[in-house]
Amino acid sequence: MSTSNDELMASDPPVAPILAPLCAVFRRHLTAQSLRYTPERAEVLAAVMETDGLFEADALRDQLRTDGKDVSKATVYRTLRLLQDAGIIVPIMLLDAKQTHYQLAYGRDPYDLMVCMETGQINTFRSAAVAAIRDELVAEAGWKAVGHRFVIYGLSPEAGGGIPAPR
Amino acid sequence: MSTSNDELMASDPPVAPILAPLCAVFRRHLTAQSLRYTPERAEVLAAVMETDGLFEADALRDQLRTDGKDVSKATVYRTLRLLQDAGIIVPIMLLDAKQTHYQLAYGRDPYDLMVCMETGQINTFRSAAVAAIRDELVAEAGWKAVGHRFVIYGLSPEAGGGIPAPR
DNA sequence: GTGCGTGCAAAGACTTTGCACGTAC
DNA sequence: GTACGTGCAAAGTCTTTGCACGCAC
Repeated sequence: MSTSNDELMASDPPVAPILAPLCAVFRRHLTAQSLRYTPERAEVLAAVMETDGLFEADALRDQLRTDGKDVSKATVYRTLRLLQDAGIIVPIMLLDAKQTHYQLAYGRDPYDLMVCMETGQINTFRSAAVAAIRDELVAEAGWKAVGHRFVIYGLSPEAGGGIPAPR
Repeated sequence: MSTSNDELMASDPPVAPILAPLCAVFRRHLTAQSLRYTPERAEVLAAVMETDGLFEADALRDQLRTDGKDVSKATVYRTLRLLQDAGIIVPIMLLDAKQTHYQLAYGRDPYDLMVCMETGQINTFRSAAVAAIRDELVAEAGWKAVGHRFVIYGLSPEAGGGIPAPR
């Protein structure tokens, strides 16, 4: 359902290279609180890593099942909570979505999104300009920034967007 | 629960001045589809206009009750849907919120938000820079922008944000 | 042996829908 | 008189929680 657009991410390392340490990050987080790195938790994390960085809880569970790993709904949700606590993923609510979407974050800002309102296609990208504006706005208000969510709703070329038809 | 920050909106007309035409907009939208402008719908719209531009369905219903107007849950939700269709409000999902929040939109971009992760305080603002970046990013990708949601998560001065404590 | 983890089922929270009755055109 | 609107209650979704059993340290 969601797709990444390599074009837009060209200047940014793709998700894969940063995944290797995630296991370790997660394990450290768990250990620090006397929690255990169980097979189920490892499988959920692995499934998260197989996504393109944006996913939903039930889709993740389906993927686990497809891979022959059957983890209960409750454990999936509980593990996603732990991954949030560890800063590995962040929840994101998309317009009109009933389900919570999650993004890989791993200690840095999550990707910004461009969602096609017709096809549901999702582009992920990251823009230094967005972060710069965020910091500026927050400073103006006397706040401190922790993070942000930037979702652009629009029409992809396939859905009638594309090169703006002159009118 | 939510508050507007006048400071941040100083250069932008407050919400009030644009409300007068909303009734008309809504009525036109309803008429165009052979729907009726009923007392309940008028009351829901009035309650929406009394908000600071960001609200939840059940809070709206509570406000209606306080005002002596008792509109059923179902009608509130159904009317909010109509208001969305009319382009008067847009739904917005905030991080970790279970309820859908709505914003007054009225044919233009909704306010961007700054949410305090400690106190839940919400500042609304609008930034030309955000819109400019959005349009630029969309153009780059060959898409067409319809709208966006920009939510900054941070800490308000009261919550330990404020002038960044030197460390 | 204590305590954390899992699965299942039930509970919760928000939103939508079915239905009968009422009201506007 | 037909069609739209409302309220109530029930149904639906997604997510969380209670509980008993099992496994890790």
